[in-house]
Amino acid sequence: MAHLTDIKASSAPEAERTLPPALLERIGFLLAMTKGGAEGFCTPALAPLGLHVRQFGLLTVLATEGPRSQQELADWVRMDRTTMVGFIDGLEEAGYVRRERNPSDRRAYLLQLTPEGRKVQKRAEGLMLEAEDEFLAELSETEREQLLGLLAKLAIAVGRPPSEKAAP
Amino acid sequence: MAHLTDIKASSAPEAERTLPPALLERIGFLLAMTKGGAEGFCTPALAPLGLHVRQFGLLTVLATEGPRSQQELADWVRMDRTTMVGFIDGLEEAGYVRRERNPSDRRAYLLQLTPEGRKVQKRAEGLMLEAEDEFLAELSETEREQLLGLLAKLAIAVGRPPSEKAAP
DNA sequence: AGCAAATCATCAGCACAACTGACGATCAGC
DNA sequence: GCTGATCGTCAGTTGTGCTGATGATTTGCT
Repeated sequence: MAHLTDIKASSAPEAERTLPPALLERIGFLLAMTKGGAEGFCTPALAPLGLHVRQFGLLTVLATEGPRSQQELADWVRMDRTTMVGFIDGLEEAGYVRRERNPSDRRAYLLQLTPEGRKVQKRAEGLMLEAEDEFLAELSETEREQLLGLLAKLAIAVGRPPSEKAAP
Repeated sequence: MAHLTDIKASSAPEAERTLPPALLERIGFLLAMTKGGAEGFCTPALAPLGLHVRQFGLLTVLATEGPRSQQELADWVRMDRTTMVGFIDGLEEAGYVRRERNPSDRRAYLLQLTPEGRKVQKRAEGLMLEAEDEFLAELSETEREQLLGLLAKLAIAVGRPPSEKAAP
């Protein structure tokens, strides 16, 4: 449906598709653009499951790290504990997670992944891999590994208090 | 004020600072984390100027690309045109930008950078470079160039219609 | 044992940005 | 000239992050 003529029809054919060169060296701008782009692939990919990207993250942490409290989960994914409530509500209503009290600290929950939760996490992971592959289409396998590695380095570094930079 | 004893006082000293290993390979998660981290450096850096990160982007585009309409500006930085209004309002009230009508299309503006606007953009750029340097502290010069290059590749690719993937 | 301070989950409320839909003003094609 | 499209604007909705307060519970101190 979208032929080249359609593109030419707009007033600023390719300028709209390009990013301002001056901002292409601003890491913050690039991260904002690419993060938005990744969401554009991942969010629709999980839509068939009725799952939010963040909920996938939470399911994944529970699947790999075992039962945790909401507070711990919030710390893992750098989310606010008050925001966490709503997301866990959704997962609980969908039957993917159960709120069970921690016997040794009855203030906190031990969020339990249900069998359906574990199943949907696996399926969601497959969909995510497909979406990521599409998103990263422009990069070679080597480039993808490089990018992942560099981002992981940065992601781990941020959030660490500056005091650790001058660790004794 | 924050000695090591303060850190040890919390229940989970280093676990809270780490990211879930299972998500360290999810590009979307990494981008979300690093984008948030970058904002944590850049937003406070521009605070003394009373400037938003996005406003810095807009000033930069105007400085490098010349007068544009709000719509064109919105296309450049992938921002909604209705959201643009408020940001330009702020820049205009601060005296950094003037809304002048485009003589050849009196529906649209030609946003003019004032001398103060040009000055504050330069200062903001300096502050941004410092903030980025701090944010990227963990990476070598080579790694920074790699990261910028890979992100730029991705950022340019997203938003481009899929039809261009099979460009003749 | 008992009291004070801290912590967990929750809720109400505020702030902010994205987005939709509508509107008047203006332009372009026919 | 008409019709349809575009630009900037506004009103309203949504989603997310954060603050502050609350009740239940735990921990530390004495």
